[in-house]
Amino acid sequence: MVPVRSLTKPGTAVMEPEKVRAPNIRDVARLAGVSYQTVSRVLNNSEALRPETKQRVLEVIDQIGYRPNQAARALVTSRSRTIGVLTSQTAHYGSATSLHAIEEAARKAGYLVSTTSIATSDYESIRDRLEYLMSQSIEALIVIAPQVRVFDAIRELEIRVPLVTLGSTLGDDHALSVDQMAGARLATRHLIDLGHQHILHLAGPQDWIEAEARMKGFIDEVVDADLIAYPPILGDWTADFGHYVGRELLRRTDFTAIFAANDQMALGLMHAFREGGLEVPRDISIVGFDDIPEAAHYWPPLTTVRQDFAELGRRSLALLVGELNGSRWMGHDQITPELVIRESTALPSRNL
Amino acid sequence: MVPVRSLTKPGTAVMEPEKVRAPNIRDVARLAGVSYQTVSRVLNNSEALRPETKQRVLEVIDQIGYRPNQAARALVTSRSRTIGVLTSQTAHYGSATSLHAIEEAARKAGYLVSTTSIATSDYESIRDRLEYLMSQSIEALIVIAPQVRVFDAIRELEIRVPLVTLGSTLGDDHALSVDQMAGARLATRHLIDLGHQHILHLAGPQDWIEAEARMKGFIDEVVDADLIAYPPILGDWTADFGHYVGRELLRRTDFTAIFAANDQMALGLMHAFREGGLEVPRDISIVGFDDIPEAAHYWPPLTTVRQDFAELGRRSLALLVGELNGSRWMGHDQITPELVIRESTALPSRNL
DNA sequence: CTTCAGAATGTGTACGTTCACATGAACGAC
DNA sequence: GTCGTTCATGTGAACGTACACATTCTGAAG
Repeated sequence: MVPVRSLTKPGTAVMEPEKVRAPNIRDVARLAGVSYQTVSRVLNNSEALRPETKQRVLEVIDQIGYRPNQAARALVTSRSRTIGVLTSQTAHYGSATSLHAIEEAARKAGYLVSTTSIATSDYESIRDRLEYLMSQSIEALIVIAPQVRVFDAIRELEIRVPLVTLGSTLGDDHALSVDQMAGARLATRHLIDLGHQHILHLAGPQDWIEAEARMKGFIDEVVDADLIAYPPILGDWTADFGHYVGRELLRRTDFTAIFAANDQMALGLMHAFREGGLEVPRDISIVGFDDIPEAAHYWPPLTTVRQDFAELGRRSLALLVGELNGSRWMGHDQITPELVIRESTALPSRNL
Repeated sequence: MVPVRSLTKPGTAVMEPEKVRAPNIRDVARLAGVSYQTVSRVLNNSEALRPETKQRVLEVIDQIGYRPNQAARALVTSRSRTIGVLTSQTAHYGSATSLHAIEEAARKAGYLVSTTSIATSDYESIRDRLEYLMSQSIEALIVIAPQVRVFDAIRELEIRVPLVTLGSTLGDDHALSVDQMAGARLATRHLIDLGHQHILHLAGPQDWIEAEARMKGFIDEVVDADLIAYPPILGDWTADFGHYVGRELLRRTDFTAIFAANDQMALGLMHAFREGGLEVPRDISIVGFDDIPEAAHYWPPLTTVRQDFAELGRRSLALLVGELNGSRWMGHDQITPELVIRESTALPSRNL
């Protein structure tokens, strides 16, 4: 690595920190005895290059540790090789898993992932974040923010890059998702098939599209079976909240099963019921959603709906890269979730 | 939003897709009747601007939806307002939480976060990823990859930007971490204080710095108490593995307590023991590590060591931003973990 | 009215790369 | 030997911004 000193007049500043400039394409050209354009050709491995020239350039590049400046590249090509991701809750298992899969797939496709999140879900902050991403000349956008309002912002800003929204059954276009409704119906159907007639639903936060879809799936299935549709309880995804709700529910005796909108809340419920002297699934059956890796080890092992978050991430990136390479969008795509039956569900022990 | 059409000769191509160029600083200048430099001043809110001029420029900016091109900015300033994050396992609760906190703090400080991960931990791929990040003119680097080999790469590449490594007690310099050793000692001490004399340790993967530190803390504490130091069992962080180990351990009767290197493995252990007819904590006491949000709802609620991943992320970013603004690095910084006693630990029921 | 300082604004250039086009070399056909 | 043709390489822009410096404007002091 031969650092090139900056071109400040020598001897002026004494204590100035040693300013080194990273080598650029012209440095490489000079050392290799070719023009900068030839170096550029090597970098973009164009054809029509004598092998020995290419070889010489590559050697110099390696020797001085030259790396093309992405900013300059992005400026002239308006291609940044960067994919923007807008997320709201990276810490959630699902989002985090998808995000990781996206990043991995992006790396393999030669893209970098820039992530930004929205703290509050007010329109202004969403808009601001989207604009910020756009000003980075991102080539494509993935939205993992499940709030409805995001879509308004996207529409209004006339995003001009390929776009995928994850986990939204809502957006008719450019959406890729696990079929939440189908999953919810699967879970509910399972309880009904076991003979449960009084089923509660502990839903996710109202402004989450997934939560809404799961709730709808639940209600549809219950109504189709001519059962009583109790009003869903609105939760916040956390085990703590599930626990809280569980304690409240100990006072009620009008149900024999609960479908929780995610595994963590199901865990909290089971905790509360156990504390209250009830046994799952003998007294109450519980179904979760997501099948996080720990669900199989809960007590009792949780019956739940598996959705493949990683696959979701990979597919979304594949779609975008496809679109960037000219292929046409294939329309709304859905991944079918799968019911995983474990030990938290059983026949109802009593008839109401 | 007034899109500016590109400067291609009109009437040449018929079916060409409508190419629009994003408005630039000169477009704003023209419409506002000022020079581009004045617009630049507005953008960087320099002083010495007549309020009405500034107002006029801002209005135009808002009207045509102008956003400064970050690539151009990065090119000329060699400041990208981007912070690079190298990670290995985003999907883990700890990394994901820290990452999210970093992103949030970065956003507040006006930075964007670009994440890249290493799939394999071989030297070449680490080096490649680091170089890639550097070529993006990132201003600072955060490493959440806990593999030892990463540090060699960092040293060799002579990273010139402020750097923080997360979760490594190893790197004497530029490291910010929860004091894993102290946490492990806390957990072990708790078991010893309860009267346990035969304690096993289910460790994390060998090449994880945190795993190593926890193991060391465990051994130190056991040795200090003059107890038998059983060789640790090497795990992979997953509940599945904990479950597997738990089943194996059912054959052994030479221990009364286990310190698991994370909560998930502890969960798997408890699952296996319950299946084997043992009761936690009556027959075996178990301590975990991390205090993930679900740990309080496991059965039994898990005694564990809490580490504040979000705080870690926030602090690391604060340190970097501080350094970018000229303040000197404060040296190796550690966050003290905290023992959370729940119901998975009790007095030993028998003497060995 | 002149002068001058300071505030406000404008002009030239550089950042590092790629694109479009220009040039030069090599080589065969006539 | 001349001419075209193809291959290999070189030259002049341009991308959109910020920095250094130049210029103009403003208003008060002399």
